[in-house]
Amino acid sequence: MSTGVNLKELAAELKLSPSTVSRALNDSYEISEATKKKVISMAEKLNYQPNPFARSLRENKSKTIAVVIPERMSSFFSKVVDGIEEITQQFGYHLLVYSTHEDVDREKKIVNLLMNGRADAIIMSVSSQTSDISHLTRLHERGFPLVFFDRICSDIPTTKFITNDYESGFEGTKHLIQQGCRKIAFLMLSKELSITKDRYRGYLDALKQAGLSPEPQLNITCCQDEEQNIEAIKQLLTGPNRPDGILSSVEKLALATYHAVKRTHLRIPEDIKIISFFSNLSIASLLNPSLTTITQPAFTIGEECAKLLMKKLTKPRQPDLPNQLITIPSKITIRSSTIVL
Amino acid sequence: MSTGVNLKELAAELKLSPSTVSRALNDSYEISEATKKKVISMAEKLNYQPNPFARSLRENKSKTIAVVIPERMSSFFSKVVDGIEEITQQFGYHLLVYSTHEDVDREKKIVNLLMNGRADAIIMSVSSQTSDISHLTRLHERGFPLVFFDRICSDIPTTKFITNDYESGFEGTKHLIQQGCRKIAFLMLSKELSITKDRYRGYLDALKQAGLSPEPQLNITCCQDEEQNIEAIKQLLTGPNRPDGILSSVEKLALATYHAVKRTHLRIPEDIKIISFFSNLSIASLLNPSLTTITQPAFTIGEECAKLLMKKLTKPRQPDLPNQLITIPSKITIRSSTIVL
DNA sequence: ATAAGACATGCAATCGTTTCCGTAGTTTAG
DNA sequence: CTAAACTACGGAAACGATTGCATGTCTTAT
Repeated sequence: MSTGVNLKELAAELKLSPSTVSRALNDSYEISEATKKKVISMAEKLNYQPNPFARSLRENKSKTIAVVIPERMSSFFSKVVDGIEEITQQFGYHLLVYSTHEDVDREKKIVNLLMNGRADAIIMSVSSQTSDISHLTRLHERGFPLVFFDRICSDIPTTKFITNDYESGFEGTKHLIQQGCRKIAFLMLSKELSITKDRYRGYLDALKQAGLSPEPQLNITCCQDEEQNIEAIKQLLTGPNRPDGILSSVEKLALATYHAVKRTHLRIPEDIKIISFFSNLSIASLLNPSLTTITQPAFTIGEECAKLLMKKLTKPRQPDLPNQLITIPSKITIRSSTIVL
Repeated sequence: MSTGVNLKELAAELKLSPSTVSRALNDSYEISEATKKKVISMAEKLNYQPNPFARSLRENKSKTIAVVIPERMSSFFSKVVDGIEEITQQFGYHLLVYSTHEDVDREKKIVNLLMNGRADAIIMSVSSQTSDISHLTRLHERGFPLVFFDRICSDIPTTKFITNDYESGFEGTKHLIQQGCRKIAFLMLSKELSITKDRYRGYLDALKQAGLSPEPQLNITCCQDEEQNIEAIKQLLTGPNRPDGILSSVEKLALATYHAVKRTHLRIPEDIKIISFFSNLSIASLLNPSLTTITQPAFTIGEECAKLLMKKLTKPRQPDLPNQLITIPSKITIRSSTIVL
């Protein structure tokens, strides 16, 4: 297959020993400048590419990071991965990307496969079904570098990158209240998710501050089937206890809401106002009416995850990843879905 | 780091030689059922995980496929990768995913890095700036398994998976003509792209069939900057030679068109009709008005690429990938952007 | 003139598998 | 009863890189 020259052949060509050539290519002080030059030029000429597996085996590192996300069709996760790649690529690291499809069993399989050292670290956001986290604690206890972002596991003492979920939930709700909403629904993927909990706390506190009481019927837990979600939201909108505002905690549920509204006679924002965590600004402004968004700094989150790991992995004796929660704020952009002109 | 037991330790524990243990785990006929059972249960007990690099080094295969796409924030490419993963995962293969960000220099770097055997094969869609394909021919000439999809290199004799670009371009244009369009613009990313050429041919032939003559000013080549694209399209829409129909050859340009239209007084579909290659059905039907789409079978394309490769890579003596163009048809879904009620 | 140090290079072990080859012990054929 | 053929396993080489140690040559100081 990839039958380029190897170190031994290169050395033979140069009439040097493999060790000398290796050292020359790795710029060792033990090798004279003259031989280094010769070696390097010959390596270029023969297009020598070191075998990554031989190297990985010897050095016990793969120069590979695994990224585990719940889904690919999401502008948030796409941007995070872009951010990660932007940094890791500069360090010559490669990215194994896995999607769990929000399925905890797939997540477990993936994580277990990763324990054999194929990757030097994992950056992940857990699936919405993940409640048993034994697969993750095991990984972490073995000293495997693990970084969470967005949907984190608080119980695992490592570094996590999130946005200001609580504040954003609070401010988003407050904004709806300021626009006159009194009955605000909260849309979520799963009650277990860290982002759900934090955003929901913000939502509750904003209600409380405004003297509004939360109503359990206004909380909708959605599933993986878009059609089902749309129908559930439609039921809510056409039911006896119709909300006048909606805070959607994830992108896809905002889209489901727009679909649901289309199936009713309701108007946005006159009858129902909508705000959502949302990362695709282009789409947000194209929706009809344009969607008021809480924009997460997806790309930056990815970059920060990667920067931290690169620091740990490329420098010699680095400490374990600290048990730390790093918050990068979101930005609320008010558009037409919450403003009656 | 990932300090599990290795084969030698496992063998010592069992008082067997490493070779026997290896054979037992690989279900060799040379090993008695009794020892196989013992070995397997001990391996389970000690949670033995073979070192992937040692194995890769020895077997000269990595059980890894590289996927190279122009961008991650695209429902088409996301779905293709999902399709690929669906298949490869069943065979225990891993996915290295790279984005070129439509940059041919990044593409070259990635491809060159991949030549060292880190992956057993590459599945790719070339960047819009790729005209010099020497990096790809070199790869292919070395016998590296290479599969193209969507944006292909016709000059490289390997298997390529596309949709029926010509027919879809033809039918899409024909649909616009049937709806009364006489001046139809064609939006593309780059003239060099295979998809542009084929879809454009379909467009031209449909015009010809209807007795319409193509106008060069109605072809817009877009760039990577969304704002610039929007302005260019707006110029077209507000200029003296305004089209009454638009065929967009890629998803992102349909969105840019909607943005552009929003900046004018024009109405869709009354003043301007729009049809686009588009993979995000949920978004297409939410746009205002909903977008008539040519939906590419993204997931299936990914699956087919992966199936072909799995067949080649997992069976013993497989021939080279045939020089073959496999077409999986798109489906046109008519929505409001082309229909005046 | 000789010992000591610096410099440049080679030998061989190592990483963890797989697999070729060899060899005891047992069964089968002639 | 002996030769041939199996069966079940062990020893050791190989994959391709890195690196500790050894070695040889050349300066330089005493």
